[in-house]
Order: sequence, then structure tokens, then C-alpha cells
Amino acid sequence: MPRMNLDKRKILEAAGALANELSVKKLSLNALAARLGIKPPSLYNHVESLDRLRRDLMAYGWETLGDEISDALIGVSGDEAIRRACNVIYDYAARNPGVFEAMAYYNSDDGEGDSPADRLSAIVYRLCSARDVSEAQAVHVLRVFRSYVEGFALLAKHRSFSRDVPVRESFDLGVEFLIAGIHRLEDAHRAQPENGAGKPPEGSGNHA
Amino acid sequence: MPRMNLDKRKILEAAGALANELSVKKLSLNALAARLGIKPPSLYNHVESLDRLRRDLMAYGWETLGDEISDALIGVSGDEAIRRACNVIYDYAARNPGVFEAMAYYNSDDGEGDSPADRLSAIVYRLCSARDVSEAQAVHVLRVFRSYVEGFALLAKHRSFSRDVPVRESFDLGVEFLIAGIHRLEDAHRAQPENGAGKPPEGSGNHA
DNA sequence: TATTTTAACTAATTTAATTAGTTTTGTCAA
DNA sequence: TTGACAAAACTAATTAAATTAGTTAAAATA
Repeated sequence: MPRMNLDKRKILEAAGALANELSVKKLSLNALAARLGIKPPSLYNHVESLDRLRRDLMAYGWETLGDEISDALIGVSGDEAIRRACNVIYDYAARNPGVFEAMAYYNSDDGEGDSPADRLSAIVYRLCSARDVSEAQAVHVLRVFRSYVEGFALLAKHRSFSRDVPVRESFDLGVEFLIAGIHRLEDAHRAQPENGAGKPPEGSGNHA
Repeated sequence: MPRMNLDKRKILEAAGALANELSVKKLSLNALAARLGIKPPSLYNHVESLDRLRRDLMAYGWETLGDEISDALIGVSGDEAIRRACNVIYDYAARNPGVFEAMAYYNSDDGEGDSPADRLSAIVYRLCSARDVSEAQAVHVLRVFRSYVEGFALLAKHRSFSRDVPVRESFDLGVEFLIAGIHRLEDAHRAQPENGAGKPPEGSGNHA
């Protein structure tokens, strides 16, 4: 009966730790309550449901990750900024597998407020606007990067990659591929600034 | 009590349909049994557990997708083959959201037999070996493509992308980015055939 | 201090997976 | 053809976890 002085923060941290140790799937109210030193039903004073807790965990993860990215980008620009942002995400995912899983699984389906990854979007847009990439294409670029980085992190987490070949090299290579892609966009944009997103700028042996 | 003449095939198809309608998370033995016209416990004559069923569904998905890719690649080569393979995966994911989710979530953790995506790997290796990409780098390339395509499909499924900007254009752009990346590898390989996977071929405004 | 709200508790309910034990149905060899 | 056996269905019971109901103690505030 003594009060535990819990707040959203402590609960999400405990939930995150549990998710990292056990995986989101196995994150249960029982386990969480035990870790917090209360009985399961007491959790309902703080949390609406297990599903909602997982969702909150996702939002919490995006916030934390957003902070880390912001920090890492202070005073950095250009390609190097992109590399760093990608690396921070990758490291975060490696460090917080459970939380990251929540971030990838749950997304703003039932769209309550803003998208949880909005903050990340803002960062990427800022990076793009400092370059020769049109507003319209920045949207595409953001999607492409998110897909790659999140996809890679998930596959790595699930051990989908054979352990012999170093995983980090693969990740870096992909980032370089995508950065090169941006450069191609910029070149095309400088040549004829009216472009959509569509097909490649010709002359690369396409339609082979 | 009449026998339903079920086999693995029918059960996985029903499970897949349910997963697509409800999501893997909500795929339950109750629902599956109801759909098959039997009582839940009877399922245990065919299936070891719910978790195992989901895993089998994953394997089934990879097989099906593998077939579709093989079909799509008959008589096609080069960049166009890569484009088609990516598109087939993307379409498959759009058509079978639940099964695809299973394919992405569950991976060969507890490594029973071969990796479920091995078939896909074989296809990509064949594509690479027909090009100027070294065996070693083919591994990286495979990982990069898988990450991007699976990541994109997952994010799209989770409606993580704003609906205004056409999603397909983003996907295609990313594919072109990656194809361009392969071309860069090939160029580098032709220039100095001893390369690892690491950093970019210089002269692109790095370390800015 | 009195009142109200918050956060804990116990007890009960619900839902779903799973197990135990039984019966039916089909197959196959004597 | 028939009788035994295996496979596949069933009912009934168990277990585990989320959730709800109703109660009480602690803290905050008027």
C-alpha cells in the first residue's frame, strides 16, 4: 500500500527495459508490475491498456531517438550529417532492440496526434533544404532513408543476416548508395529544375 | 465429427487469409478453427502451437513470394530484373499485408533449417554474378536491397507515410538509388578489382 | 482539519491457448 | 469383409494474462 511515486517516465523506462530484455511481444503487465513493485491491476491507474502502453513506448522511443539525432547533428552538415543520422538510428536500434521493435511495429495507424516520427522528418527536411533537393523530392528521400535504415535495423535485430560477413559494412554501403542517389537528384535538379520523382536521369544502362 | 480433410496447405492458406484480414497479431486459433469449421483443440492435430503456426506462415510466405519472383524474372536480366524483383516483393506485401508482417517479424532466430529467405538470396546472387559485382559484395548488396524493400513495405503497410504524396513514386526512386549504387560498385570494380565494401569512391563532397 | 483525488489493493471476470481424455472415422491387412 | 489401428475430431478442464469492479489508504488541497 505504500505509494511508489510512479510517473509516466518511470513506467516507460521500466517498460522499455523489459521490452529490450524480453522483446515487445513478451512485455506483459504482470512483468511490468513486478518490476515496479506493484500489483498488475494497479497499473491501470497509469496506463490505459497493454496495447496503449506499447504505443506510448513507441512514442517515447521516437522522442529519445530524436534527441540523440539532434545532438549528433550539431555543427555537422552535408553528407556527413546524413551518415551520422543513419548511424545514430542504427546504434539506437542495436542498443534498444525491444523499443525499436515497438517503434517499427506500431505506427500512427489510428492517427491520434502528430506522427511520432515527425521530429525525424523535420530533421531530414532541414538537411534537404540545405541542398539542391526540391521540397517535393525531400518527401521521397525521407521515405527512402527511413525505409532503408529501419528495415536494416529490423533485419539485423532478427539475425536475418549470416554472421560471417560484417553487418556494419553492409549498412554503411547502403548509406553510401543512398547518398549517391541524392547527389544524382541534385545534379538532375541543377540541370532541369522542373522534375518530379520518377525515373532515373538516363545514361546508366537502364531498361537493360 | 465429420472429417474436414485438412492439410498443411489449407490450414496455412486460411491462416494467411486471416492474417491479411486481421493482422498477424490478431490471428488466433479460435478464429482459425472457426474458419476451418472445427473446434480450436482440433487444430492441435495439425499445428504445434500458435507461435509455430505463425512461423510456418512465414515460411509459406517466403516460398510463395519466391515463386512469384522466379516467374517474374524469366527472360529478364540486368537492371530491369532488379526492378521487377523489387516490384514483385512490394506488390506481394501490399496484397498480403498480414503474411508479409509474419515474414518480417519472425525470422530464422531459433534457426531450424535454412533461412526462409534463402531462395531470395539465391536469386539475387545469380543477378549479381551476371554483373561486375564481386561475390563478397553481393552479400552486402543483398542485405541493402532486402532492408530497403522490406523496410519500405512495412512502413507503407503501417501507413507511416502521409497519404498526399504518391507512395509508389518514392519506392521507385529508392530502387533507382540502389541500382545506381550497384553501377558505382561495378565501375569501381572495373577500375581496381581488389575492393572491400567500405567507403565511397571519392570525389562526392564527403566529410563536408 | 475535512474533503477530495490518486494510487494502491483484493477479488472476480473474460478471453484465449493449451492439455487430458474420449469418440468417431477412415484405412488396411488378415 | 471385418477388426484393429491411426488420425482427426470432440467435450471438458486447466492455465495464464488482461481487464473490470469495488474497496481502502495515502497525499494533496481547500
